[in-house]
Amino acid sequence: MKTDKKELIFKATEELISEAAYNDITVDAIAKKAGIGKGSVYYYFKSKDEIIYAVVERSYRRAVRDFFENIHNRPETSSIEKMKLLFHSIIKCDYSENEKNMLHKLNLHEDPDIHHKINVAAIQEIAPVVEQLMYEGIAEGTIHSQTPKESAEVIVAVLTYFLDRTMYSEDPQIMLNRMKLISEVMETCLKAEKGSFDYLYKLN
Amino acid sequence: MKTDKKELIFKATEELISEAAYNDITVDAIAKKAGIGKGSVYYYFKSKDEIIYAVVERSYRRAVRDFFENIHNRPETSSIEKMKLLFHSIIKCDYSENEKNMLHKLNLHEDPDIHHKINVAAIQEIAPVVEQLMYEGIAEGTIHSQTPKESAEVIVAVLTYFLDRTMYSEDPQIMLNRMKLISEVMETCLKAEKGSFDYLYKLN
DNA sequence: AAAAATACTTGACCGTCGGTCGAAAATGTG
DNA sequence: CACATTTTCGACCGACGGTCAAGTATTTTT
Repeated sequence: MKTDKKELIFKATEELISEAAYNDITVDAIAKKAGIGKGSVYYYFKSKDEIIYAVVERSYRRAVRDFFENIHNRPETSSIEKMKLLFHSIIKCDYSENEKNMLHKLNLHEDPDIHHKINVAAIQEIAPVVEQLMYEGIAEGTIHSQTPKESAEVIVAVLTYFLDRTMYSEDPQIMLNRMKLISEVMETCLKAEKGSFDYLYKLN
Repeated sequence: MKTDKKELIFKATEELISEAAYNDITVDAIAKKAGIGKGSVYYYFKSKDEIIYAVVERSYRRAVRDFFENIHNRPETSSIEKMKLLFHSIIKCDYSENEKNMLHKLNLHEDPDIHHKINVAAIQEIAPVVEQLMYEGIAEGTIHSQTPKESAEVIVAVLTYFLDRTMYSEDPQIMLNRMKLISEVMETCLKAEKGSFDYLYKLN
């Protein structure tokens, strides 16, 4: 039985992210939880940063894989609808797997470092998917943007940015208005029909 | 001559931010540069974070003060034009004072922590000013937003977010398209006339 | 099968850094 | 002057990310 050490490290880190405050996610703790020596951790990863980023990246890739396997190939579903489902699977994180959704856990952490990694990874992993959906929407005639790549980037950036709840008013009315604005912003970016993204604030 | 220690600490920190990589901005270095003991630093500030944040906040406040003293009271200037000047004074940072513009220096640092502080401070310090300009624009009839507070927040967030150049493509064409999009986003947020924010990408 | 080379594992150790603390110096007060 | 209060200080602490020499396991070579 050849245990994959890298996998052990991932698992241990994810568990720590689920359980612990960011300050308790130390390399020593990761090594201990993984049941290996600290030196081994550094044999497989160059730095702690690299580990955390790899975990974040992995989570997004899992969500993307999930999207293409279960949602993207649905017939009779518009690309705007698919976009909605993609965002939901990321934002709401209610697609329950055995292992609880890492993206959700990650977003709960207030550490700026983690949020930066989330932002970078979102642009890297999610924006291309949104871009592809935009091409499909353009073919369908529901989206009319001339610059799909840039639009996808801006949309993903805006959405992930506002997921970082650490810095904004929690007042329900303001949050509602904010989401309304953001849905308008998305319509603007996509040149989609008015109301296309109302689901962002209409569904709880 | 009663030297204000807090001011010494500010000055020292700003100098370090101008000169050094983020990793070299240590509390020891700040104390040394300020010519006081490390203990004294902690007599005036609770933590290093608090120092850095105070410096960021100070920079924004200075920009805001500057704006109200030199720009806001200009007659014959529309509030959209004033908004432009406000953004320029922050983004382009070319209003030369004796002391070089701290906001510019701050933005050059790639550290996520610093950028997070910049984002928080921008929402805190700049958004209210934009909100006020929006009320004025509404009175003028150039802005028609129903939710000035939320719009101001979103606008400031989007702009500061995209100032963090660490994560986006630097391709000139893409940057141009992105800025075009953002100007459209701003028009959407403000319900302002099409083209109101073209200056964001037309002026170099 | 033995020897040599390579891949992997380990935890004690290191340097750095943010933050503390108790004692001393300075300042204020009556 | 005596006493209390504020300010100053740097040695010290604990924690953390990262290194390394010294091993052990595994594969390759002969």
